[in-house]
Amino acid sequence: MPKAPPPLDVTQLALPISLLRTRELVMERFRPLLLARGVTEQQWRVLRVLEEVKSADASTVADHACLMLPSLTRIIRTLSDAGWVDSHKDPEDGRRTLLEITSDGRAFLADAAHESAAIYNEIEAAIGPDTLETLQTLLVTVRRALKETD
Amino acid sequence: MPKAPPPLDVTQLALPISLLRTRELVMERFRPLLLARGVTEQQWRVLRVLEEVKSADASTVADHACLMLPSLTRIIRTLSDAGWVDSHKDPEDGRRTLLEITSDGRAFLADAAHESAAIYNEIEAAIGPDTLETLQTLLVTVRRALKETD
DNA sequence: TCAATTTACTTAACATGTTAATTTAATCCT
DNA sequence: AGGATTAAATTAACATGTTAAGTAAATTGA
Repeated sequence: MPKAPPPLDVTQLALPISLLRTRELVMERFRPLLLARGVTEQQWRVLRVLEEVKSADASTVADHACLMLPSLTRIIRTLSDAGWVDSHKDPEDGRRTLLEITSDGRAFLADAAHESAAIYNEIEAAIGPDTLETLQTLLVTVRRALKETD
Repeated sequence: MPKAPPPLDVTQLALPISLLRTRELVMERFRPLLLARGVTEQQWRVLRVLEEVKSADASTVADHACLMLPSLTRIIRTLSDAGWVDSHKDPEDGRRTLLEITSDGRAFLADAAHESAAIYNEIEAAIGPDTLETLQTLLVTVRRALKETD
């Protein structure tokens, strides 16, 4: 008996959509936190990156936060207006913009830290720690493979 | 002794960013095709979904194309202006909008089909067919786990 | 039966994604 | 040194992402 045609087999788009859908399900759990605190996912990422790197130029931050430079430019304006980020020209290289998080920015993150960690733990518990780690490893492997054959 | 507050390390953002970065690397290979043909990734997804479902209401298309309804509304307007999609009210249920691809829309996809398949094959070759299948399976597993514990 | 609720979209408003063009500064090159 | 090139950001323009509010049609339920 011939196999029934798959209901919606968008074969060539399967991987991009599959990655997108999975990410959406993960983010769904974080969104209430972000919404309640009035920040977008991207603004949150920028703050988190800046908290770790102390000071970095825009390109580096964009790379680490997985954002495009034009998006980052706008986000920095917003975060800067909120007093959470300070940006200034690099005295060594006038083309670069150096970014750093302010103490207010740190305070904002600290206030959300517990709740954020709790959500992540729930996600890990739902997926299973082993499965989660397997997925992470696999994603790194896939990225390396895609970069090597560019 | 009370547990110390969890450090705000990037691990909490690791999964969303990892999925995002991987998806970006995959899409990077498709983007030249989309750019050359003057469609966005989302417009392409809508056309591909409509090609397979024949006719469907907006909610179903949004779900399958992984788009939000407000986005779909705008995309349909664009595709409709281009003559690639036809939209009309469902006579059975006046709330629903039925969508279908036109013959021009099909011709557009047919013209790109060969090139699109070639790109996907390159991606599969770069990742390795086995690894790709493992990833796909894992992503489905993770999604199911996240949905079950909602 | 009809007011209240739900459903399916659409609009609106603002933020980001994406590509191209522009600006300014650093670096190359002869 | 100084014109050409490259590099880093920004700006611009248009499309989508995201949440909230609005609209019209269908369904509920007393």
